[in-house]
Amino acid sequence: MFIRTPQDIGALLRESRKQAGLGQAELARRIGVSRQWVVEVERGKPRAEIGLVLRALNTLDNPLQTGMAPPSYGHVADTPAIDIDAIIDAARKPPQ
Amino acid sequence: MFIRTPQDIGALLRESRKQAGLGQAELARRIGVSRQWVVEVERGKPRAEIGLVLRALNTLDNPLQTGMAPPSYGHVADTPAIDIDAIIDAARKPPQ
DNA sequence: AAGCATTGTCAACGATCGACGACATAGCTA
DNA sequence: TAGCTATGTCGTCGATCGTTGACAATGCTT
Repeated sequence: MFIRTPQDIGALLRESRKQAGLGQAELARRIGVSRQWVVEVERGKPRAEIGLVLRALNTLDNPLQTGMAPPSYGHVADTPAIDIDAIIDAARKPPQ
Repeated sequence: MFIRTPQDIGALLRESRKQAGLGQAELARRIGVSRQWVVEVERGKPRAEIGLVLRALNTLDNPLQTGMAPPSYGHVADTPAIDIDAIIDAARKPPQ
């Protein structure tokens, strides 16, 4: 799934948070930001700080990835994290 | 490759830009930001705007991805793009 | 109905953003 | 050497950040 817009970031954050069973307040506490911040970013705020966004996704164990080859110190072990459970869930109960 | 920190963003942006054969000024023009912005983000500025960062990566045809399964309309085909060539390259000539 | 948790919204406030224009350094070529 | 490009740095400015604290609107449970 590609992340191309702040709305994508917001949707991803919200999905990840719910999947983790967290409320906005609890997530904000873990990230170290205000609850207001979580509300705004989930709404797709385009001017949110990249550092806080990355910290949020790391906190939810859902870091971003790039398809680009690593610059120089490329470890093969650094493969994309495929959430097999999520894929199975999606396949088990199809949309609608 | 995982993107977990603003430094990762900076390195990714710089690599992508050079791979595209662009200078900072030309990239800035295409994104619609100042050259100063490119300099700072490539250095790992943690408070850069997420919207501009995403626009920069899209401009360089290197959008971010997530390993998460799509929220509801989950196509199995939407798996992370694994660059097999890059993996082979990395394996063929290990770091150092 | 009452109590509780969750979410969305608002108005301050100091801090920092990104743009602009200018200047300096380094590398390359004529 | 002179000229050009690419890159890094600086100060100034209006605009916006994220925080804090408070207040509604829901939904769930008792």
